[in-house]
Amino acid sequence: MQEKTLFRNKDVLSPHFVPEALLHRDAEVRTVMRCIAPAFQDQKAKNLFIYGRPGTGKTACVKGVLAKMDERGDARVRSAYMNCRVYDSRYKVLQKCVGEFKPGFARTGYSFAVLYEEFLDWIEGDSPETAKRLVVALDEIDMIRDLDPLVYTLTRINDDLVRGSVSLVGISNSVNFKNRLDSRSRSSICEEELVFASYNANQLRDILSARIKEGFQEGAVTAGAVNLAAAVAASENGDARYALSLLLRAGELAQKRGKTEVTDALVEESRRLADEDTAFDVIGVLPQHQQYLLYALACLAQDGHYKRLVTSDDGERLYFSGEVYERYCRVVKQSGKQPRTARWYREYLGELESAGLVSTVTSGKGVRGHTTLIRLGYDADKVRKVIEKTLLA
DNA sequence: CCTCCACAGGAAGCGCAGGAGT
DNA sequence: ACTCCTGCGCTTCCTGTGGAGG
Repeated sequence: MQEKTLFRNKDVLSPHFVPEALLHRDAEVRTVMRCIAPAFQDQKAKNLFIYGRPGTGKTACVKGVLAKMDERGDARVRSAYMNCRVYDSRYKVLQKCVGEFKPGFARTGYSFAVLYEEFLDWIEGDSPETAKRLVVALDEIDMIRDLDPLVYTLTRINDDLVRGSVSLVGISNSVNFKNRLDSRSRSSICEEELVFASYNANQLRDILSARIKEGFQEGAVTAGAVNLAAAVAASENGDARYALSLLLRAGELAQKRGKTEVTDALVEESRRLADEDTAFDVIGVLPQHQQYLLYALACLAQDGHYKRLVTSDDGERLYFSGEVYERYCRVVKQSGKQPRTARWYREYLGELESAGLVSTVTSGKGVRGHTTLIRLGYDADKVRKVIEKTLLA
């Protein structure tokens, strides 16, 4: 069988890929370079703090600049990049730095003081010609548990050094993260600040087009698909990673179905699938009784054992709050537990709605009394299966 | 028009867990 | 180690609401 692929190079579409040229980030790249430039004049690079929403190119920008910096092959100017989800404490960060340049120290077990001394030694080198200008990039810096001590250590180290220097580039998703720092660490880490604004739809389209050129076969993605992915991502915080993941997913769908083109319909479908994925992740961590409630609703929707029913304008079935509660009680009792009261059931329902798993409307004309009509947000069968998996585990 | 229905959602209080104070 | 306090999840009780039905 002839394996016909829509993709030219899937890696280009991966969220971890760092492109050669970063579109619409020229100014940001220049700022980062300006902060690092002093290192090449044998001076301390500036500390820099970067923030912006996810998928705005912070990591790619810093990684790109660091790579260019390494390309120049100046043995005295060095960089270390790490993600603080992994290296989440002062000790781990220091150990990673030392281990990077002194492979013998890659193992754990050394005391902090020993590591610190090693670090100092390595940076100072034996002579002014071998002293290093190190730039440490800490991605997702807000994940570090003991940040104040870390910032203190890494800035203070410059006082202990006879020659060479250590500079910091901190990257964070949250703007108000720096308010959690004490004022001294804040002023040292925020020597320079840089904000990455979210991409708009046009910028996203440019970025997507560039990646598509490398990632997909020519003509494999329609213009409509690109526009839709860009528009959807722009309305959801301007996240380029999300836009890319939509296209990648749509491409995989097209491939699986033997289609020759990625169309906007497929992008729309993968948006729904992505939506569903996150929704089902949410279901898994819901409190038990909210899961029971959702399960009862899904059962009701599936077996149709309801007495009353209303259909919404767009043809969706709406179930009566009272009946859903009855069903919920039955479900809970069947698994040998005590159902919550109706009052609490209403609270649960409210939480499910704010989680986007169900939607509700208050009954208007045509219904006796005053009640809530509930609609299940996702496919009943899938919802049931997900809950069966988590509830019975 | 009044009454009933089928709830909505506020208020008060209860039992418990976990943290602070001593 | 002890008590005290507080927050949380929950129940009980109650008043409010908007349309249907007589």
